Amino acid sequence: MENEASYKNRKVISIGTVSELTGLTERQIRYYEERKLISPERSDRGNRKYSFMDVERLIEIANKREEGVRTDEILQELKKKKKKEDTATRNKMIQGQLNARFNHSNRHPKK
Amino acid sequence: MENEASYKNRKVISIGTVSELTGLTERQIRYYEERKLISPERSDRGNRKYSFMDVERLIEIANKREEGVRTDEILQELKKKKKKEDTATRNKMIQGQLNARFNHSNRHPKK
DNA sequence: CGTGTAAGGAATTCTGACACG
DNA sequence: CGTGTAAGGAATTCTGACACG
Repeated sequence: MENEASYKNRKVISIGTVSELTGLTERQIRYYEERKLISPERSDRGNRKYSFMDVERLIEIANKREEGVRTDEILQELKKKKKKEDTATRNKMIQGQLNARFNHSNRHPKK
Repeated sequence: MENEASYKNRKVISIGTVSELTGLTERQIRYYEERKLISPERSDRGNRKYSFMDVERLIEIANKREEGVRTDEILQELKKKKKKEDTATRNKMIQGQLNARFNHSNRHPKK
C-alpha cells in the first residue's frame, strides 16, 4: 500500500512530459506553481520535477479553469480538500495507536 | 489494481533522472538498452522515457553486474522470469473465462 | 564485453520581461 | 488575471566513434 502510492508521489517527471500528459503549456504549468496550486521539486540543476499526483491535480485544475474558475478559488478548494485528508489521516493514526496499545496490553495476558 | 499499476508502467522518466535514481551512468543505461535488457519508449523528439518498472529492473541489473554477471546472462534470466509471469497471466485469464462461463450458466437457474 | 570520453548538434528548461486585456 | 512570446544562457540528450582491455 505504501509502496504503490510511492510511485504516485515520486517527483520524477519533467515539465515537457507533464505538458504532453496534461495538454497544458509549460507557461501555464509554471504559472500555477507561482499561484501555489502545485509544488514540484527541483533536480540538482534546478529543473522542475513533478509526480503523477501533480499531473492529476493539473488535469483537475485545467477542468476548473475551463469552467472559468479563478486560480485563487481553485486554491481554496484544494485547501479544503487537503484539510479533510489531513483529518482522515490523523484519525487513522490515532486509531492505529489505540490498536497498538490494546494489542500490547492484551495479546499476551499473564505471559 | 489496474490503476496503481499504471503509474509503475507509464514511461515518463528521462534518462538523467533514471541515472540519479539508479546510480548508473547514462552510458550504461543506453548500453543495457542496446543489449535488450530494457525497452524505453521515445518522446516526440526522440528522448528516451522510462517507467518505474524500468528503474527497478535497472537496479536489479546493476546488482547482477556487480556480481560479475554478463549482460547476456542477465537477459536469459529476465526471459525466464517473463515466461513465468506470462504463464501466470494466461492461467488467470483462463480461470477468469471459466468463472464467467460458470456464472453465466448457473447464476440464474431456470430464470 | 562493458564502459569512458570528446564531439557537434538539436531540443529542453530556466528566468525576467513586455504585451494584452 | 492568465497566458503568449521573444531572448539569451545553461543544461540535457542524442548518435557514432575511438579507446581500453
